[in-house]
Amino acid sequence: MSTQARRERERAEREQAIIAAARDLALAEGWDAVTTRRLAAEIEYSQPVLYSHFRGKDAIMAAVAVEGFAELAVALASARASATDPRQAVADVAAAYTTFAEQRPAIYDAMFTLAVDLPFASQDVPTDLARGFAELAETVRPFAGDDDLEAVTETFWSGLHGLVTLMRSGRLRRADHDRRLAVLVDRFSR
Amino acid sequence: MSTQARRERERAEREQAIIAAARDLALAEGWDAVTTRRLAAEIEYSQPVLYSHFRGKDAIMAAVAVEGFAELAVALASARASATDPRQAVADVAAAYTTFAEQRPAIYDAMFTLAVDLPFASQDVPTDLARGFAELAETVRPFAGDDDLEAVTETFWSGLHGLVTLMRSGRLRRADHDRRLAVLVDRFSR
DNA sequence: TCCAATTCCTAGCGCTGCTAGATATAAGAG
DNA sequence: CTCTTATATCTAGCAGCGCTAGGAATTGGA
Repeated sequence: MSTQARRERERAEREQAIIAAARDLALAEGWDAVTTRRLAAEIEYSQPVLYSHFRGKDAIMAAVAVEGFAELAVALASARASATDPRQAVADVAAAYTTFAEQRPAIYDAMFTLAVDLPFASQDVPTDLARGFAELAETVRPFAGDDDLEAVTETFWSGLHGLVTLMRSGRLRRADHDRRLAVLVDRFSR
Repeated sequence: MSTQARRERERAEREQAIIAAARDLALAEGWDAVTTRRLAAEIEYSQPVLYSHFRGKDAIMAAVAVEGFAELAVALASARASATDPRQAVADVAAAYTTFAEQRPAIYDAMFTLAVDLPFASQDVPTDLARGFAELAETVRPFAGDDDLEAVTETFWSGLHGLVTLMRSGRLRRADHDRRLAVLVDRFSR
């Protein structure tokens, strides 16, 4: 059945359109502006169609987050690959991480602050998330010393995450960001 | 006018009752469960009364956060005061911070992740928040070295905040918390 | 005792995520 | 080619949200 294949393809395209619309709208106006009605209007279908693709708004946000995990992994890998020495790699990866979060605040939120349960239940999230985590681990490995690598990586990650979130919620002055990042990098690369 | 004094007192008591109800409800069921209708029912007044005390739900959350800032400052000061040596002080203060956040997740959220603008516009927030920040600064001061103390403090704070938020959103296993905390403490106390 | 001012509540607006039931469209059988 | 069946989609609506206008009730002072 060729028609069935076509319909499945169209369905997949529509699903991608939903994710793209949610992503764009969230980046432009924040997640509060992403309502099911606006999404439906954007893809030129009625509201209930969304629910034939996703279980609810949270699942749509999770799908956007999944894309984000893949993007972040690429950004970190690129930063690490182009660094000249291990110490510089830590600095570059840290900078790449915070830059990613700064440039796509809504996506970063979907990945790490909102949508608690759903993304981790999906199949492909662990893969891409693990890829990004592995990049961080390889970056700090030369400086882990006697400490457990996983614990060091998670702590380094937490430092980056804290810097990003506190800055964007207005608790930390954006002007001093580089100085703080330098402190964190220094503490994890010696 | 004695009656006027009484009414003002009753008004203040009712305002405190609103904050307490919001705090209790948020701690018990999360901020999503704190609706203006439930709050009104809790204090046994109608909804619009809330708006004669606070500009809106955000302002009520901000009021809960303000109390939290004072509590956190006390907890950190207590931990620092009872520590035997500077290195132990870092460990104790860090543990006190994460314990505070773990035990009062909803309040911690109101303080540091939600209610972005309002609390910092108020008068008494900077005081209590600064007090907590000062405790952190004094704790890490012996280990700041040549680095700017404020930058080190903010970075240490970010590490704690990251550990707390990533753990509670399920991104970090709770079982490994102590190990991560030890890594963070080690990196900021040598 | 009456009036004025304050306090408070009822009712409702526009919005949200989500869904049941009806309708239009397409596919397969005779 | 027509009719029936199945699928895809929409219209309309529910319950809940934060918030507010306008009227009712209570209170204090003359």
